Amino acid sequence: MTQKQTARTTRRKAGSYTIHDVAALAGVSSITVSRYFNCPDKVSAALRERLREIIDRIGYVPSQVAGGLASGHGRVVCAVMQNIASATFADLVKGMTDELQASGLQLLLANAQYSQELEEQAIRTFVGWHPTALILTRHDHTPAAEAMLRALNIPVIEAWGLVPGRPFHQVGFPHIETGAILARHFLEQGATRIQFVMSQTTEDFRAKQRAQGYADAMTSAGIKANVQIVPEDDEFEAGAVCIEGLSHLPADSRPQALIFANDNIAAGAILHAPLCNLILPRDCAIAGFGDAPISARLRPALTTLRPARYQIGQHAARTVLQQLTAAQEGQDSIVEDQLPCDLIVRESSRFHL
Amino acid sequence: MTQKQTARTTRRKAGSYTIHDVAALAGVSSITVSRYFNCPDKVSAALRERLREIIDRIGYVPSQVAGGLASGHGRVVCAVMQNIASATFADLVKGMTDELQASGLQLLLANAQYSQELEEQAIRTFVGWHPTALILTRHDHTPAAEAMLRALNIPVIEAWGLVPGRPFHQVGFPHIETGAILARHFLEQGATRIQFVMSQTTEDFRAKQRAQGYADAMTSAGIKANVQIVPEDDEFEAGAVCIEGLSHLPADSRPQALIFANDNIAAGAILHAPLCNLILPRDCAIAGFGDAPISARLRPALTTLRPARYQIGQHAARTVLQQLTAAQEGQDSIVEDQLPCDLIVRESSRFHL
DNA sequence: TTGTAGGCGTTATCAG
DNA sequence: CTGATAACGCCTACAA
Repeated sequence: MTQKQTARTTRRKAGSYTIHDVAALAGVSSITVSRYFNCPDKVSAALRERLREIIDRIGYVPSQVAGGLASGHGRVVCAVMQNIASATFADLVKGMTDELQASGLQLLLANAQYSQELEEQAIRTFVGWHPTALILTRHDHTPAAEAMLRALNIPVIEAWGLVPGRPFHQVGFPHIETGAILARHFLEQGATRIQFVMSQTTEDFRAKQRAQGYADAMTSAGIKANVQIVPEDDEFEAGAVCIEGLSHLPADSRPQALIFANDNIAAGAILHAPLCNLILPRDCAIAGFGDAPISARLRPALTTLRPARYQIGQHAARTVLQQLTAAQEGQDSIVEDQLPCDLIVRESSRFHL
Repeated sequence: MTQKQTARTTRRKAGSYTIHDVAALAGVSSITVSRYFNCPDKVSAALRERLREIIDRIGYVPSQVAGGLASGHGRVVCAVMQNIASATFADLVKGMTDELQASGLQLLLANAQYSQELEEQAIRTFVGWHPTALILTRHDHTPAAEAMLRALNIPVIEAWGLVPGRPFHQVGFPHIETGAILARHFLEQGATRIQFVMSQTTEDFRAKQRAQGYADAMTSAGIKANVQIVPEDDEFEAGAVCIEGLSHLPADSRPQALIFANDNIAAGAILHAPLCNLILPRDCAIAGFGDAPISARLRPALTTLRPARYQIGQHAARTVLQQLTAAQEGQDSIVEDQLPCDLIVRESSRFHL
């Protein structure tokens, strides 16, 4: 023991090496070992080699916890997702971790299930971790959350949506616009009876934004918007119920085109259509949102919007890294980065007059 | 400032309160504030109320970093996933976070993409966080990883798979058995020409285990196993290609049943079958694995196995918590918790002689 | 290039 | 029930 031994038992955990152990083994001071990790070029090559050997041999790993405390900035990036289990957020998370991996930052995740209150709670928890940056996936926070964000004084990124005029960096695309894109896709083909369909349990508030965008586009075209909410829990079932109901209507009052809140509901409709003697898109044209893997395989193949999920996650993380270096240089510009959400036109939306 | 001020500038971060600030405001010592958080029942009710008011007012949040350092155990549970972006692992993660949330433990995630080397690297990174527990999703680690796990001396849970005789806790189900279940499902219906189909790019080593289970069951029945590997990147496409090739074979040499490595490949086959004039399951019975949301909606609806994804994540996290209390009481029993992976029989596997 | 002193914010230990 | 003191393992600031 190199340390001054007090009368009481030391709290040192057995079996775990510290920077001091490495230093002692190498016959140098501990700060030199610290430099070996943080700025290797300030350590002589010979010593570097010796340290490397020792560290490898005993399997020393620096404590992120101690380092974070001492330096004042833990090497963590915290992200609050809205639905961890969904494919959308899974892709986002993968983009983030892939990008963060190289920089030695760890991603801390929380799940808010589309709830503002849960988001606030998650942010509060994260504050205790002194994160390097925060990634959120909505832009409407509780006042308390908003206050915390300002007080934190770290880069905050709002990913997925894109709303102008926010005080934080935005990476994503405008969801309200996506509803309009689909509406116009059908309007331009000459359709007039275009309906927007969502399931009752769609927690995703983004679906409502798309409905709004759809409604705006319809109104602009001088046509009354028509949003249907199907009272079903299961999304596929909701699509099936919707198409079933539609099959009972006379052809001339039936919607010519349906815009579904997402691809799952649309898939439910497409898969169920043959069972109620509807031929799609002849009897009704269809579009979805999200470009699920199955969408291109359905018959008819589903027209949909393809958000750059992975890229948004990746870009959000990259923005975090950029902000960190920019902050050192005193820069602080708010950026809105729009990433693509492309219209993928397939057979299902080939509208027939 | 209550602290002895040295000549040099203090490193204290502006804008962030510490436990000492709270203590000063309340006119008590900081350890009392610490106790307010960690063992409230050791603080008088009156004081508790006063502290609560102050903490709420200034918005103090204890530093997890400092606490972790002082107590020797950070309040983090680390988990290494094999494919963060997949629905399977997304569900596992959700189960874990939901369960961990109440206990104040944070989940730290890493992605290993089915690679042993990446897993080792992730574990190494996690060691620096002094995790409370580690959750892994495979049981075959590199020797170096295995050594770290032993040295760590914390609860290690291996989730998803279930292999007897491991030195760590297991939560999941035996994957090799699932292949056998499907094989027997067809054997019992009198089929003899049963093929197992996987796509070339199936990184998931678990698919190979299922193939093995299938092969064993076939051999036991005195029938030669037949594993086909379709050289396609896209899983849906692989299924389509498989069924297409099959449609060119004469009916009496064609497999009577196909077991697909997962539901995606099976869905590709089912969706493509009508395009090559095959009627399923008449011309070929089909089964998958994973019970994707779409599987029940396909026509014919897909027979598959339903692993308790969310529950496995939840149970793994719960086991962590149990281990933590058990460790205090000196217990240390290795448990193998089998969670269900049920055979869901639907139309697609109704075998016709 | 290397070292010394001290503090980061919290908790364990021992004492009242 | 409350408090004083000394760590926890590392890093910043300053010095050589």
